[in-house]
Amino acid sequence: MTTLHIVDDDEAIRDALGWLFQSRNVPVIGWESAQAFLDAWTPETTGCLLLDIRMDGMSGLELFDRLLAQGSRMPVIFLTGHGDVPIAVGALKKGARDFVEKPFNDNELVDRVIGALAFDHDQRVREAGQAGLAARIASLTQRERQVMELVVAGRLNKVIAEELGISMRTVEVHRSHVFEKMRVKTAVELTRLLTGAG
Amino acid sequence: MTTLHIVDDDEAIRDALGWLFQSRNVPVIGWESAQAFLDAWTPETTGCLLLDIRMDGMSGLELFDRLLAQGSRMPVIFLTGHGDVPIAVGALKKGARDFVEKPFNDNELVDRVIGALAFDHDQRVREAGQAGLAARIASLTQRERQVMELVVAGRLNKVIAEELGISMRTVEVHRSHVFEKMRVKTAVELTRLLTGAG
DNA sequence: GAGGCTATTGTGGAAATCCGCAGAACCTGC
DNA sequence: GCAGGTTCTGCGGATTTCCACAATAGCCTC
Repeated sequence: MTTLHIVDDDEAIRDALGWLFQSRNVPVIGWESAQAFLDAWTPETTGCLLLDIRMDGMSGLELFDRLLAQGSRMPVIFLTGHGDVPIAVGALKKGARDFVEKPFNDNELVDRVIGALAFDHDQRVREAGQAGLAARIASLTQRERQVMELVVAGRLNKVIAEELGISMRTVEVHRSHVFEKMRVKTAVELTRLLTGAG
Repeated sequence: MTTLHIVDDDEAIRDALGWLFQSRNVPVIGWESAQAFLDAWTPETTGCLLLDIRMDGMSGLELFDRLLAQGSRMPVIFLTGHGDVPIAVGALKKGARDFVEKPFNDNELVDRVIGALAFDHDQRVREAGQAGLAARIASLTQRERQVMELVVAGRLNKVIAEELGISMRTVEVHRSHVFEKMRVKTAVELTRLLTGAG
């Protein structure tokens, strides 16, 4: 199960939210500052983020920006006491998942968090597949990659041989190595794999 | 050039926005009510929508909902005088492109509208391609569609013949008809076409 | 220098695809 | 009824792909 990270400099709020979510069987970690979370964050950190906008030191928005800059795609739900439409709009357009004003409805917030956690999980499953794919592509040699691109572009071996200025036989060898390393049996399967089709 | 549709029941605002956009060479049509726009709307209506939230009769949000229900994907920018975060968040999560509070910065609004118009145009170009594709698929016979699906799934003719309980030769005939009607030469090209790859 | 990886090419055969020619059964519309 | 579209099949040959066996050569590492 993935974890909800609550970042709020108000200990009372962290505790209250902690109780709320633990009572719903959602694992929670509280962070007393944006910097504390950012220091602990790694690309492997999973779950979702419940983030107060106004905090001493680094604001929630700034933390969001820094996470994005570091390539994070963890879903972020902002929590704010004083509604400000331009801030909300800006945050959502940057990719925040939600923006909730206090006081909030407990059940609604829990639902949104659970939705965000599920999204993060699905996203990670997808990315794991992509990572496996990337590893397989990385195991190809230069020449094999060239041949693969042309195969996936729909070229016949004969044409590929001409374009690369090598013999058809060599293309065949590379092609079969590509199929083997990419673990597919046909050019169509390879195409589906690389274009991310179902 | 596509058109900006301004829906606002305040004639003074329609006029002011009309002047603003016409001075920047953005074609504008003003609508005095949500209902008036909705009555005139067809799936072929192009451009983007600048939509006041609070209006007599149908509200901007309700118009947005109705357009979505009718399959519109025209970009919508909401304009509102009295900021309300939950409304803004809800609109953006439903797919609104932007949510701007009055008073707004003229240049910024113009930029956002131009961006929305460009987006609509690109979207329509993509959809036009998809429509041509749909027409080609529609010209296939039942059997040809079945064979096509299996070809794109990476099956060999031999396997397809078994699965459909027909001879390999028949599969070959259907397959070549599919290639002809879909205007491709190889199974890989067909796969790319159907999976929407570059 | 031996061993491994990469890239290259050839021979030859099995399997699969591509394609024209020919024919038949079924159904629909004029 | 006949023309036309759809579905089905076979034969034979050209083209392409797949694959095992075999070999040469450059580069890098131990």
